Amino acid sequence: MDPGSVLRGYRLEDQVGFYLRRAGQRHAAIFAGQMGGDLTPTQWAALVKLAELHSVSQNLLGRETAMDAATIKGVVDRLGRRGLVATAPDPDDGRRMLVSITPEGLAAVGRGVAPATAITAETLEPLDPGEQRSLLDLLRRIA
Amino acid sequence: MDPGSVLRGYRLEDQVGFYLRRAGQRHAAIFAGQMGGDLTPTQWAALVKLAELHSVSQNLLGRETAMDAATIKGVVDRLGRRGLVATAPDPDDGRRMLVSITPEGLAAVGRGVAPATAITAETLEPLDPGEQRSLLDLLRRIA
DNA sequence: TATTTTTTGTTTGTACACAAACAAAATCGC
DNA sequence: GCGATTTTGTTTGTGTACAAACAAAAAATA
Repeated sequence: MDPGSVLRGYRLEDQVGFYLRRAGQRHAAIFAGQMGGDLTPTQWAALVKLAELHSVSQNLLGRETAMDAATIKGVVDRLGRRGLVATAPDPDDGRRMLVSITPEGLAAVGRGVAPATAITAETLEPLDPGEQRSLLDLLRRIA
Repeated sequence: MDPGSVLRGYRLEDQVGFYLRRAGQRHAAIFAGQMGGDLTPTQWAALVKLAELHSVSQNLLGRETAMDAATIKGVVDRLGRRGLVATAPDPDDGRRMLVSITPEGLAAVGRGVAPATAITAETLEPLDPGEQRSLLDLLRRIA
C-alpha cells in the first residue's frame, strides 16, 4: 500500500497557493535586488501611500497598504527610526497617531520610483503585454 | 508643489507585487479557516511532499516545497515536535538528516486532503474554470 | 446623560522567509 | 591521494504576518 495513496491525486503542483507563494518569493528576490536592500516591499508600499495621502492615522495607512494593525505598527516604527516617516498625536482624536512622510522619506520615494517600475517589469517579464494585463486582472479578482 | 508628484504616476494599485501579497493573504485566511488552524500552509506542503516521497533529506524537502534551508528546518522541527514527522541520520551520508512522515502524519494528510481541495476551490471561486486555468498558468510562468 | 459599542493603538506569542556566517562531510579535479 | 569546492545542516538577526488580549478614546444609542 503506497503511502501516496492517501493523497487521492492531490498534488502541490496543482494548487494556487503553492504558486502564489513561489511567485511572491521571486518578486521579493527581484525587489531586494533592484531596490538595493534598504527598503522592503511593505516599507516601500507605506512610503508610496504616505506620499499620496500626506498625513493619515497609522491604522488607516495599514488598511490602504493591506497590513493589519500589528504589522503596520512595526513598519512605521522601523521607518520612523530611519527618519523617513514622522508620527504625531492627532489633536482632534486622542486615539489616533498621525503618520506623515519626511523630506528624507519623500527623497527616498523619488529615488525608488524607477527601481520600483523596473521591479514590476522584471517580475512580469516572462509574459507578453496581454498576458500581463490578464494576470493583474485575475489576481485583483481573487485578492 | 504636490508631494505626490515625486511618484510620477506610480501607483501601488498598478503593481503585481501588491496583488500577489493581497492574494496570498486571502489564501492564507481561507487556509486557516478550512484547515482548522492546526496546520499552516507550509507545514501542509511539507507533509504532502513527504507522503509522496517517503524519505528525503531535509534540504531536498525544502527545495521540493520552495523553502530555504533555514525555513524548512523550522517547519520540520515543529512537525517533529508534534509527532507528524520523524528524522534520522542518513547512514550513507553523514551530513544528511533523513525526514519521513509518521503514521500520525499520514493520518493528518488523509484528513487534510478534502479541506485542502476546498481551500483551492474557495480561493479561485471568483473566477470561472477557464480563468482559473489561465491564472494557474500565468502564475506558474512568473514563479 | 449614561451605557454600550466601535475604533485605534499596543503588546505578546507563533510562524514563515531569508541573509550571513559557520562547521562537517562528501565530491571533484588534478 | 589530496587540496579545493560543493553540499548539507545550524545559528543568529531582521522583517513581515496575524491572532488574541488589552486599554483608552470616540461614537452610537437608549
